[in-house]
Amino acid sequence: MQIHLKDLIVKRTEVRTLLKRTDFGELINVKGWVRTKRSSKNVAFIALNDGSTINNIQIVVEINADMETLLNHVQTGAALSVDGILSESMGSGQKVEVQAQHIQILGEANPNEYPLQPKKHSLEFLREKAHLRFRTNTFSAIARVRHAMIFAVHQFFNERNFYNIHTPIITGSDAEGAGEMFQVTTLDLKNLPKNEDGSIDYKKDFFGKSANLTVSGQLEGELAALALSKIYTFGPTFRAENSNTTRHLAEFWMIEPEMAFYDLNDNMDLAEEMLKYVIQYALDHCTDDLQFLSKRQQDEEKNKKANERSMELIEKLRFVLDEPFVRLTYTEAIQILKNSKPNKKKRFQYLVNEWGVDLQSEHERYLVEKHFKRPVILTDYPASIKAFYMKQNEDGKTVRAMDVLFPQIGEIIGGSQREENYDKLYAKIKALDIPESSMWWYLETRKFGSVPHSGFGLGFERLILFLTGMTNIRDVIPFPRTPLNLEF
RNA sequence: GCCUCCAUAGCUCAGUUGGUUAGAGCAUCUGACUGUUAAUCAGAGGGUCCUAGGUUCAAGUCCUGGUGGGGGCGCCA
Repeated sequence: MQIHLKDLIVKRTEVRTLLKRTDFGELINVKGWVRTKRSSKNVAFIALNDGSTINNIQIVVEINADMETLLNHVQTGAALSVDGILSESMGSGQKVEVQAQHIQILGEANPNEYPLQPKKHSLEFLREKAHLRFRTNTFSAIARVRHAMIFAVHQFFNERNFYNIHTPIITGSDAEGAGEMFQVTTLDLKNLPKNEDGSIDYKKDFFGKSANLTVSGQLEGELAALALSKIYTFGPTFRAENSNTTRHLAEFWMIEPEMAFYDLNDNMDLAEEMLKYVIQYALDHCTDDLQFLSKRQQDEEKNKKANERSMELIEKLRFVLDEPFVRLTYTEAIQILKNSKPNKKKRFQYLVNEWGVDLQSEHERYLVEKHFKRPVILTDYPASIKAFYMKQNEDGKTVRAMDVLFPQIGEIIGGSQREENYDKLYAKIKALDIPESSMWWYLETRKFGSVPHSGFGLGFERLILFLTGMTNIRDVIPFPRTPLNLEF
């Protein structure tokens, strides 16, 4: 009988798979990074993690002379390949472990230089070590939850016959109306071609006109919806606003469904159904990670007063699933705010005293966290504080807008029924001095076969904030882009 | 963009009205320990007190500028 070398090499099994196995006595191979090592005279324990799950597999090493030298190089953060026997654990912390027979060090991690130690690190510290923070429990848990949510979003829409559309990242339209844009150019900034009047000659630029990164795929999304009925986009979005908050990024991911034949109520139904669907998906598929994140949050808040602490994470997610979102108009919200205690006692920084003012985040938080104590959808805002494309109501004052407000993070969704009437839309564009030349194609959809339609934008990172209990949006995207921050 | 707070050991932080040689926990290293769970116990090493000026007999501590970071507000998703 011939024995080939390849028959002796056992294929790698991921930790999440190993932890579920019960065929003890089998030869296995596992690869991963060392989280901690504990050693006594005759035996050492290595907690190994490969990112496939938040849980580690325990490697048990019987110490002999060879192993002792090798164990000196098994430092926190080192990468190992371990061959051994899958065993039922004698210890109390886990059911499955690996009795090591052979350990290969794939990559060392010098403890004098490796910044991650088996202890708590601050989120601020880890933000400055963004290249290594995936290796922590918190950030690997967030990455897995984030993946699950990407998948759940696509599944939700796919199950409902929505088509995913890739809208452009580079746009020639400078009138998307959602904020400051990043310019895209191949012109030599040290030697710009000029027109006779001194302005920049964009005819010499790559596209022959000025170009920007998209601030929204909505306008293009509408074009697709007015043929395919139900579409959604899920892509990167860029805002050059100088925003310095825990809930703004210069580069973020946005989900934008757009539906023909949907009015504002259909739109709200879809938004609520979608949020509940993905939250349920997280509860069903991310149990271990959510439990870890819940503990992390409670630990973080243990020094807070009891009444300032957040609701337990999983309880909070269930609560959102169980309760219908409150729906009310802007006008009704103003009434509630006018008569609210903090308004009467002048505790609001911005007092609410007249119809037409934009709501501040303190007002939104009061409605969600104090008054209704659950997610709120506000509708029918004054036209003057909303975008040009929103459907105008008969009252001549308000538009069919909706904002979905969540506790702590505020606006998670902004959307509206769109103005499908050509004359009304045209008049609005003229009134706001939006150049018709950049909007002609958008306007044409209202000329030919125009129908009522609606859509919204969901800030993906804000959703992840809510699901993970994290408080800074820079911690729920692997490589955050914010003003003066572009290190990784 | 506006307003605020912070910067002391690898990490998290303490450091009194300005006053002798700047401390603790964890991490690291050495030793002990027959199965540990961020192991435990004993010991050791480790500091440009962010930076540049200034005030003072004397500055980690007070003042000014700079740099880096946190939080709040605005813009929004």
